[in-house]
Amino acid sequence: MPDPSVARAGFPVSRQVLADHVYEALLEWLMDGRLEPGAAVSIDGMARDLDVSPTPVREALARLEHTGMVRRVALKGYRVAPVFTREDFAELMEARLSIEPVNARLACSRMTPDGLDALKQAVEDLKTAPRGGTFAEYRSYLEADERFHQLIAAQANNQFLLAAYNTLGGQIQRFRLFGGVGITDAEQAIAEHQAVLDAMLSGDPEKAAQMMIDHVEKVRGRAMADAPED
Amino acid sequence: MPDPSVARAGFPVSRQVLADHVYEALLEWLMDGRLEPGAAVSIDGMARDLDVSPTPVREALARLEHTGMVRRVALKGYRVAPVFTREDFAELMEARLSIEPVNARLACSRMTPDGLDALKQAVEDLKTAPRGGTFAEYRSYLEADERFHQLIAAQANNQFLLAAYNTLGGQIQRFRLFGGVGITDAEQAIAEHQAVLDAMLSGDPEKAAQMMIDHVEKVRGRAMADAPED
DNA sequence: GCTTCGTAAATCCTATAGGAAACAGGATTC
DNA sequence: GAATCCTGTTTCCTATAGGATTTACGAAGC
Repeated sequence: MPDPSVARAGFPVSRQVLADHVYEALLEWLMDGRLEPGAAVSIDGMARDLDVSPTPVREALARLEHTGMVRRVALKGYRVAPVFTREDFAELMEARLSIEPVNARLACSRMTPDGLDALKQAVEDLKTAPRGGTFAEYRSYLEADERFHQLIAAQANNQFLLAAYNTLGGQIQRFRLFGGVGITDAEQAIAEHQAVLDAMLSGDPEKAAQMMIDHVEKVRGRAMADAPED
Repeated sequence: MPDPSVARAGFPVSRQVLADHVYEALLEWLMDGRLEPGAAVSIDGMARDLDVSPTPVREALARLEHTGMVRRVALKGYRVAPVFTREDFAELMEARLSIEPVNARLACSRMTPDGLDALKQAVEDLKTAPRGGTFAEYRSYLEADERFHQLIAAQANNQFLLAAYNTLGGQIQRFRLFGGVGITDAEQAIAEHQAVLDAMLSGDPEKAAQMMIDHVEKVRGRAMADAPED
């Protein structure tokens, strides 16, 4: 068994307990698609797989439940949240439209130089990321996309808006994996991200907000047009 | 030991496990002010107080952490979140301003007759609630206030916006208790709530949103003026 | 007097065990 | 043949126990 608590000399160790590791592992599996929507997440089974006792698994799942990624039924256990319906998707986009433009406006005013650099890097990564057909190939693309929006939320410098976005962000990422149709709109999406970034660089908060509205609405439009089901 | 699982004939029992009861008890204590900001929430101690084992308490606290009401430090335990600073309050109001007007606009379009009745009732309860100096006396006032906003969020018919509001709602309620200065603005607040309701009744979504903006901004203004510290 | 160290208590964290409920399958009964 | 009952297995849920860590407190040393 590996010992996660090995400390570098003089360094106050990682201060991470098993439940944290389990949480991160589950989150990664959910984002990866290794855990498919609707699948049961057995507490004992997960404990066996991760080679820990059920207690940390219970704690990790309790935290995850609040993110909407897994759902719990008393005395029956946890399941991965089902795939998005068209209605769910519409609601998600509606929620994004009410939060992300505000984040963009605030971030534009409060942006730090480091934050701006990170934002530039995210757009750069979007442009250079491979966009193959398999998940492994466009994984870094999705990661850069999510990072872009997450950075803006963080730079808005409002703990509540950040928390609200993070909840949405997980769902968005999950939708990109399961509800979507792969990457069919990279060129347009990149241009829209660039437009948001440009507005940020020009220091025009209202334009940044407008570009974000523009982006989210176009994402919605493309996804609705591609809708594979319903 | 009492048996909580006794079922009435033909009734599908409570389907509630101990962790749920612990969660609700803790939530109530946090909202009541029985648990003061900064106070340590010992897992073992809480288990003793509630006469359960630490396992359900851990699960309940893990869920509560995500609401921002308690904070966890690995290997050190949970504490009730500290009192709001002026900055925290400003951020909270900023977040409300970006979510609640949207909720009001959507709710106005999608409101059901039952929802409207419940909303009327909430305003009525606000008007008739006692507003004495002790907590027990204005508790029902705060409850009606929170219920009004919660109802609007629910009627907006968007699970993500509702989840986002609920997280804020808990913090708002907590602030009303600890950060505020009691009820000093009931007449004005009631008038503002009435204005939102009137806009809803007139079926004008934009006006409903505007009245909500008006309300939140005035709440912010009054609270800032009264600010007891900083 | 202040710092440092060591011991003890409390607490957190994890593992293990056992009772209770849900689920699946087959046998029995109508 | 269909529905019901029974039984075994799996899983969840809770309690308990023990190791690890933090904290408090007092003594020893500078």
